[in-house]
Amino acid sequence: MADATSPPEPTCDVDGTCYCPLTGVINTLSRKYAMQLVSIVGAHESLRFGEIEAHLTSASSSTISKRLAEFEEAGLVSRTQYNEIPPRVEYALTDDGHEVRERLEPLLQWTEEQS
Amino acid sequence: MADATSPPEPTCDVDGTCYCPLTGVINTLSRKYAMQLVSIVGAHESLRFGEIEAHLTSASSSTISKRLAEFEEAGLVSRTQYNEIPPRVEYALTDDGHEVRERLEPLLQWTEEQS
DNA sequence: CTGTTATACTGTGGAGTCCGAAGTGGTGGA
DNA sequence: TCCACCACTTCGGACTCCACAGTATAACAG
Repeated sequence: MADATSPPEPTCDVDGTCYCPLTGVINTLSRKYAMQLVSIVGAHESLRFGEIEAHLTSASSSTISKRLAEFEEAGLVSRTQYNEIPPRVEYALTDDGHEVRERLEPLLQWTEEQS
Repeated sequence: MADATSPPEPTCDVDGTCYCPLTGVINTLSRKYAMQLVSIVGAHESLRFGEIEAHLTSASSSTISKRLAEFEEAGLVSRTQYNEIPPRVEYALTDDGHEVRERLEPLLQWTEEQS
């Protein structure tokens, strides 16, 4: 504001922070059911695929599968496979996943109250 | 938990809260650039379309336009149009929008630190 | 020995959504 | 006259999401 003659620079800077290259995690969370999924997994110590499906019946299994794979790649969720028959796979939040979930909870709870 | 013999019901209930019908706001936020956009608008008293574009250069104008329309319908953002030439339109968060932004900030800040 | 069950996915095809680039309209300045 | 300005739309193509069906394996019932 010191020099009103120069136009504002067309940066993506907002009060010192830039949301433009908000890279990995936000893009991963900006998908359908992603935030709900983090919250659901975080509400338990570990969950099996079928349990997750039962908790989020509005999402298809292929979508859940994709989200979990994305979370694993983003380091939010750990996948543990037991070589048993029938197969057993358990999902749990990593430390980073818990960090995300903690910050997500207030938002989810507020939106719930509004609906 | 009173009866361990009955299998758990296949509801979408998680510790008393159900994330399945998390309808309006979360779906609105679960789109590309949506969370960033709320944060950007909330960082100012009011913003014009071109300014928003300058703050989020990675998103196209059509995407920004759609998000803003969705936010307006969801009651998160207010749109004020001035009948001037050249046209001027100002966007600002509503009270609900500010509620969302407050709960969004910790998440965005954390993801920024990780990148 | 056959058929059923259980689990955790993956494949498919169609509908829906998202994307960037280019265009629109009206006016004021060069 | 012609271009810049501003806030969007429109467009075609790419991507995403969905329901449904199918895969592999072995324990178990009859």
